[in-house]
Amino acid sequence: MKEILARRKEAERQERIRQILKAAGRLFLKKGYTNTTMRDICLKAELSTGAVYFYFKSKEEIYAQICEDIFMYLDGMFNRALDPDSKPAERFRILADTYLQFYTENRDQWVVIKEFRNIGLSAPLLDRLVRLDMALFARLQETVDQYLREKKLTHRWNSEEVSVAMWGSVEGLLDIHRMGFFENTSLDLEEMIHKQLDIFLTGIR
Amino acid sequence: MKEILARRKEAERQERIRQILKAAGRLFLKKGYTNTTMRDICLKAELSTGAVYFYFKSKEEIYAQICEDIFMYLDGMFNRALDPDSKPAERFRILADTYLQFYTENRDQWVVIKEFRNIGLSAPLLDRLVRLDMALFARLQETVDQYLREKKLTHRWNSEEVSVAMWGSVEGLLDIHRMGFFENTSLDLEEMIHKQLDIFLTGIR
Amino acid sequence: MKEILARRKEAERQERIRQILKAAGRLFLKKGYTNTTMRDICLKAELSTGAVYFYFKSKEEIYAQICEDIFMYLDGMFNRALDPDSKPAERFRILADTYLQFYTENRDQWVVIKEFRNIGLSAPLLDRLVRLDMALFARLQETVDQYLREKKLTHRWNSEEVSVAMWGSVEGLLDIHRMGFFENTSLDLEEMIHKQLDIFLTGIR
Amino acid sequence: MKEILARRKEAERQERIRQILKAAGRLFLKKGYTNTTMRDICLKAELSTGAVYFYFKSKEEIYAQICEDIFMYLDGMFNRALDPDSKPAERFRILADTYLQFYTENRDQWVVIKEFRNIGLSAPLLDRLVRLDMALFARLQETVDQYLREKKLTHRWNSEEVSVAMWGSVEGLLDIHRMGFFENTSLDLEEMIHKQLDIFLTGIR
DNA sequence: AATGAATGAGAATTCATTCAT
DNA sequence: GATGAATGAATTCTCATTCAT
Repeated sequence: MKEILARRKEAERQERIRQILKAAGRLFLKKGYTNTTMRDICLKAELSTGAVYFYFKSKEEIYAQICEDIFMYLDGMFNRALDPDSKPAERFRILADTYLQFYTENRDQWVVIKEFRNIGLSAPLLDRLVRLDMALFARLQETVDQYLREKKLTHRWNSEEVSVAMWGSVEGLLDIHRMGFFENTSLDLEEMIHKQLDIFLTGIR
Repeated sequence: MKEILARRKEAERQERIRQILKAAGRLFLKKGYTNTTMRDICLKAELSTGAVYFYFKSKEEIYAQICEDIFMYLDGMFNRALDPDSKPAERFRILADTYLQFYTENRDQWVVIKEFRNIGLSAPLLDRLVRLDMALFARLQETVDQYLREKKLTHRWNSEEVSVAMWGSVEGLLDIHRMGFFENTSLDLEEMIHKQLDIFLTGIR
Repeated sequence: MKEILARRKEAERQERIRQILKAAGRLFLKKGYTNTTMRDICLKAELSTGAVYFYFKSKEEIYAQICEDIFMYLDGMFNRALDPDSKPAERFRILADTYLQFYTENRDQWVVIKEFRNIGLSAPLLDRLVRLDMALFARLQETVDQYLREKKLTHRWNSEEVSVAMWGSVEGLLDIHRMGFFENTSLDLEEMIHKQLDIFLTGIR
Repeated sequence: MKEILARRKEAERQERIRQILKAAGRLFLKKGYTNTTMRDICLKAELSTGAVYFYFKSKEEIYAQICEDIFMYLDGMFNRALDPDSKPAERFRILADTYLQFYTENRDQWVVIKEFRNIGLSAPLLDRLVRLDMALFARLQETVDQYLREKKLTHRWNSEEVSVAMWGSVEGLLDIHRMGFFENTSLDLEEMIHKQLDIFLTGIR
């Protein structure tokens, strides 16, 4: 009996946390971190002014948690997408598609993790996030590495440079899309990503 | 006589404006827009608190002016770089090199114009800057267009998509570089940009 | 049967109250009244936030109760110490020793009752405590009075002034000791109190 | 001309500081440090909410400044009172009278410096004040030392213990007076201090 | 009785902007 | 034009107290 109650409590707690993160995430996206006040977050999360502090130590901490969750979520997506039995050649497309899917379905979150370096987070929180970002990149590099080996291209390219080049081009494309440069054109983001990947894979041979 | 005085006044005025923009630019980069106070700017520009308001209506306006100047400056760089007699094929490299040079020599400014969309500017100022950003992109697209025509590639690619793909890949690379991913690696930014361009031009054939 | 239960209830209630007062007392001493939160008190007393309000109306009330208890405790000490058969001359030393013992063994409490006037208590509570403080002083004056009569000194001193002088000198000495002025010296508190009493008794002859 | 202006500015600045310290001092006395808000201080000093921060970094700093000023003031009083040519025997009375005068004329301040240890100041500020307090005490000890030497009493008493005993008794007396124990009695503070001093000087022979 | 999450008034502090001099 | 002190709304965060469970 007691246990059931405790479990419900915990569930409600998690629900509140989710509520706050969701509210904060949207506000951060719409108005930017600094222009979002704790008051805004509380109102949107339908909580009183002080209640949020029961779940998070500070505004910064909320932001960091949002970022961390996003990184974890992305990591999970990649985990599920990257079948260890798939051929390296296919993995590029899978990686790119997964990332594209993430961008399409969670654009708010994508923007958030693109900007965490620029909001003046305190060192400990910033470090944690930087580490997560790097871990995600290491994922890509590993895939690139396997591909280059299989295709016997290691004498011409090293995985570092190819990874950086690929990541840069995809990320850059998404950035441009987000800025609204695809509006009023006939361009389609998914098609572009695929074309760019093709150009790339053709180019490195 | 009067005119000379008036001219000197105007010159002094311009000098003050330059001072303020320079001071503000550095501070915005180092501490971010929100964490930079007008007081900081005034101190660094060696002016009194109120004086700045004689030259700019608001903090926002200073920021917008900085961005505008950077866009103008970049535009000028491209103008000078793009010799109308040069072959379209060469122009890619020239464009990329020019942009790279801008990034290398004025990274502060590069960062500033990458972020103007995220600081919560009021609509009129934001619009003006967005327009300038788009104008710069139109520049690139024009060059791409000429290239594709010359190389008879228009049946396979349209200039929009190639421009976006190229711009995206360069911008993405610079972004990654700025995030510090080149540190602790053997990568060289200039080399990477060139390689990526090569991959690209090879890829679209 | 019912009565036994009721008695147990009451015993438990008293135990809780004791718990709260003990926890609060320590915290008030260590961090000061204002810097001690109800949360702190509840945690230390191993109670939930709301439970305390079942036993005390407010934080202030807890503080006042602590003071009151200390006054009662001190009063009890004096009662036990002052044997009605002892000679007035001895009583001074007994009083001083008792107070010194109280200071030494319960310095926390001593500090608490020294400061109740400065924490911004509401008038009714403050009044109650002031009255208790005065009652304690009356105790001393009575003893002084008896002594002066026995020694036939009433023509030179009245008990009011001697009481005040004595109390002031002991209290002042303890205060100085508490401020840390005895550290890094060869002074011993007990010795000092006795010497001062001697000086005093010699002085008033 | 410029200089005159600058001097007036400085004078006005000092006047504001005085205003703030005076307002804060009274409020701290009446309501206690913690119960006094910056808003209160601003209102009483006839300034807007933020203006005080132009003169003081924090509430704590205001408090510390008040204390420091009081210590300096007291030090000055002692300096003026203690004629180097006066006989050590007279100095006791002068010291006591000076301190009494300070208490009588500036009771608010006297209370303030009695309590600075209990309001939770940050370490650096607290240290500074403790040091000043000790310096003041050193003053007294020096006088006591000279007296004991002159009266050839050094074999029976050391200056440390006599100083502490004297200081304690005077301070304790003032404390009792402040608590209101002289009200409703025929006691006179000045007379009491003098009597106590007499008792003391008689007692240590 | 007991819990502890929630409330919300209020605290210290900051800072873009104004305006008397 | 220039100064810089002053303004005061707004911000983050705290905490005594309440109340549904």
